[in-house]
Amino acid sequence: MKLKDDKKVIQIFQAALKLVAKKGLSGITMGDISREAGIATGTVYVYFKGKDELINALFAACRENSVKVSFKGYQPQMPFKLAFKHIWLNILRYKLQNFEECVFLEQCYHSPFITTETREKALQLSAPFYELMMRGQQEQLIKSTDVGLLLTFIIGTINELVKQTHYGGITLNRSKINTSFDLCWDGLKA
Amino acid sequence: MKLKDDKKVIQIFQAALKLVAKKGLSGITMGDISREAGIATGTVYVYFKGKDELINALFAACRENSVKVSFKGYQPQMPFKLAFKHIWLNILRYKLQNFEECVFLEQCYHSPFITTETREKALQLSAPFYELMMRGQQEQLIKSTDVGLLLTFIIGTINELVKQTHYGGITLNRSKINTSFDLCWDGLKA
DNA sequence: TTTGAAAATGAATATTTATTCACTTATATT
DNA sequence: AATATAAGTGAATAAATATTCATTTTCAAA
Repeated sequence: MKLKDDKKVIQIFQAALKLVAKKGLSGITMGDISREAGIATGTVYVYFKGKDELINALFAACRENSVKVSFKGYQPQMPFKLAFKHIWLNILRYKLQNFEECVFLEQCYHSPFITTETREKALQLSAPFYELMMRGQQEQLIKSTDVGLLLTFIIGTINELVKQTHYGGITLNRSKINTSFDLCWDGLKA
Repeated sequence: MKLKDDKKVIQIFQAALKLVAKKGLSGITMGDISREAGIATGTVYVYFKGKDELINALFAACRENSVKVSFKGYQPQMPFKLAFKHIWLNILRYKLQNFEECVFLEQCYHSPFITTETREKALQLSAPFYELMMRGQQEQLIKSTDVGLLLTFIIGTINELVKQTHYGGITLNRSKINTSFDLCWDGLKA
């Protein structure tokens, strides 16, 4: 008996991500994906019931990955600003290095593929970020406004920075990264 | 002789925007658009050669509109911070009230529909924003860093705020709008 | 009012794309 | 090594979608 090959799923995912970043969610077909992954079209259907299931699974995988990576190396005993910058940089690095995932996630947001269920599961993943910001407020280091507003502010600055970097509007370097962090931090600080 | 009806183009555009915001660029068909616009499928082809041309035309129209609206009521003699807040609010209001246009623009960014030509024309439209920021720097009111970085920061915060507002993550009111502006301004100020 | 040129129509057609399935291949288990 | 079971294949089929076109309707100009 032959067993399903986890590597195949990864191949399929990576092919889909690459194509979505290049052509958008509207521009990819199952044929494209299988070709890019180097397998037969039918094989994709061994791993996923259809296009919908494939897209939903990839969406879930990307969301989980993004959260996991963001908190990598975070130690609660770090001083807040240091911890915050650590995570801020993690997120930035993740988004720069996994731009395809980010594009995919953004495109999915307004697509008929993603089910309400998948969407809700994704939302629950932001809990750790809320906790982090509340810690900063307790230590009176950052403004004591609606945490949702603060997170929106933070994520917004990073997202746009990544987008502009990838489209050549900005050439990022160490100094610009620090400047961008300072823009964000100066906005947040109490 | 019957003449082409400008209102039809607007009907088609609005139908397309509504559908893209609801289902994403990947979820719309020419049939959907014509039905939503209340006209026959063939009629769409009287106004546009095909789907590609329709999407490109809509993209260009949305970009132009967004810039025009952003600078509405801007008087160069206004004190900088006031002028800046005026425009900041214009952009926010525009994006909130024309969410469908924003979604459409975002989705187009990574789609096979938009041609390089359309893309380049869109880029040129950001010139007035650069000038505004340079004025603020000359008056030593905002940080003297790369203007592209500052604009990215500003637009990012607004974009994410709008997105979260529309997806129920945030319920915006006057106070939250001011808080968000302050986050942005405190980040920018020299 | 008549006319004709162009818009509007939507069923028919062409094209693209998702999905299936009869078949082949690979490999765990015996 | 033999067997069985599931993966892998890709051409064939089904389904969805874009586009065309013969026909009808509209309306500006004569």
